[in-house]
Amino acid sequence: MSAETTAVKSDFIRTAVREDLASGRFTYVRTRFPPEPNGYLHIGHAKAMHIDFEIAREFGGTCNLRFDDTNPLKEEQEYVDAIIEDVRWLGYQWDGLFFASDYFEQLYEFAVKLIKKGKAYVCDLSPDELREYRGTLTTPGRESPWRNRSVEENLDLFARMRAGEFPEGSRTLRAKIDMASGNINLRDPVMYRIIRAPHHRTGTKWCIYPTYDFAHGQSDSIEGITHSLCSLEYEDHRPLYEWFLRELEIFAPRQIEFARLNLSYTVLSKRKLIQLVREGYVSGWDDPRMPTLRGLRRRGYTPSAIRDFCARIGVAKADSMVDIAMLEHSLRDELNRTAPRVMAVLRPLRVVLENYPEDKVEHLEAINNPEDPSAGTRLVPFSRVLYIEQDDFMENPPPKFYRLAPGREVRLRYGYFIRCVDVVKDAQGNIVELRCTYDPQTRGGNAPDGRKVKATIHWVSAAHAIPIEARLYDHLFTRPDPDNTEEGQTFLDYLNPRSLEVVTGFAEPCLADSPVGKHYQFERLGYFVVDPDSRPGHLVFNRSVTLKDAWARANQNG
RNA sequence: UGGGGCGUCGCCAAGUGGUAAGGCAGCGGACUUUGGAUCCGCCAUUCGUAGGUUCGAAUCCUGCCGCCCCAGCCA
Repeated sequence: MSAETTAVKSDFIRTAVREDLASGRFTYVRTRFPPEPNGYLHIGHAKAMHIDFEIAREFGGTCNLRFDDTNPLKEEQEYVDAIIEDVRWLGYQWDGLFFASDYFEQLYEFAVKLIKKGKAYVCDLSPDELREYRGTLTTPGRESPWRNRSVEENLDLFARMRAGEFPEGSRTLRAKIDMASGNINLRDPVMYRIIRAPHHRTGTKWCIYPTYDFAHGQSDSIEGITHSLCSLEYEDHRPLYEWFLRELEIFAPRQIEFARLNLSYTVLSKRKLIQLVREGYVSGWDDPRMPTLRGLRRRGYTPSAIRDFCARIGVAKADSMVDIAMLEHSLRDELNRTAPRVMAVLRPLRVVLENYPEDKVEHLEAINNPEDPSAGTRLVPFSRVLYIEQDDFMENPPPKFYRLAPGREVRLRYGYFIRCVDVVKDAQGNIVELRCTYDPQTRGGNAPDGRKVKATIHWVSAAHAIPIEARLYDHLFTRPDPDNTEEGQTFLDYLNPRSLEVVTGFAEPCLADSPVGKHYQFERLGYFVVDPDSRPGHLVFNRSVTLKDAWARANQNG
């Protein structure tokens, strides 16, 4: 059972929502997922969406998808389209699809209202002056010399700002609050700035744009959002969020902040993700090593596995770093139940069965998924020359190595017991072939005399196998916390040089017509998914996640 | 030396005055034609720390320590 359906949800947000409903502060629940269309969604957004959409659903409410598109310098339609696609892919159904830019006219009216109340003014300070006047963390700011303009003058100036009479950056509209506040967000924050750039939705209609602070809460209010759930860095903005709503005398949603996701062995900051793409450290936003939704999808992560992960990690206010092993667990948990098993050899070692007839071919029955009887069985061709995994043979095996070795007998899965009788090497001493014998009595994998073998290994018939390319991925970074850099280093110094290894192997013929996106378990190796780079006759598989491997673990720990 | 937050097992995370859930990871063992899966068991006398209140404190109070966020006309 997945955490998604069984977890008892009693986090601080749900507790607050419950209280708000009980107290009558709200009579319904409405949330919103508010991405800025300036980049691709990643696993951190999945956490946010899980919180926004699931809480709404649990309380019989709805969740809107609203783009926070108040900065035309950074936002693009391309991202809007990609985000919509990714939200859908993750499996979330929004109620309304909105844009902050839908509210520009209304927001302008709100600003006018504040000016009329004497709560906002047009300021002529330059960006540098504004910073200087703001003061510092420990010293109060100074009031702008333009702070006490008359309402009439402010109204006139603001209208002319909108009309495009002033150059970019020359003036701002500011809220008149408190330049001495310990909370810097309250030191007369900018509400509107002049930006002479076309907006992806409103075109050139506007040359003044509201800031996040002046747009977000009012957008929430307009949509009747009850709970505006966001990340911790907005905690300092809550007093401002509430100030605007109060001064505007409009419906006031409740903002609640939670800790954003940090995942070990990866980075989630937009800036760093962009750098990885732009500077070519990965192949693109959908590189299977990227924590983007598109990267995860291509890697073989399913929407339900990602949602299960989000349910498992919970939500709280403490900064934390979730072990990526949890994400991997959610994937394995699902794929173990659903992925058909198949045999593929990634690092082939040729095996010749000396006593197996030259031209004989048998078709052996194999179970498609032991976790799901309804998946049925298939026939796998077997013949004299096979490939097995190089790792499954050792000439001088250590005590705990159960697999094939000179003179030793193992079982070929769904096949026969075979015994290694000779090792063939090339001039350099590399093992190039194994000569083995098989026991005809053990067809299917059981010995009539009841003798046991210590290991079962996978194989493919050389004459029937199809070649495949397999891309073996590992963590993108070598350190659990690549953001935490040492003196003189950057996160790039911790990139894992072995995060991708490409090998060419062989798989049983039933894989031949696998569609892109099809998941398999390559027995004893891991879960793999068909990559879009696949072409007829050239299948490419991405390793989504390995199987847990007690042997590898024991070896690692010495 | 300003303001806002946070500190419960290696990693997440419940708990909101009545005597420390659960998950991940790990470690044993059973079973096994995947060294997978599954099953069983182990894994915080203790909740950053020092005091205080109380019959009783992770939960209340006080002090201290540590970590995170804020000085964009970004979101």
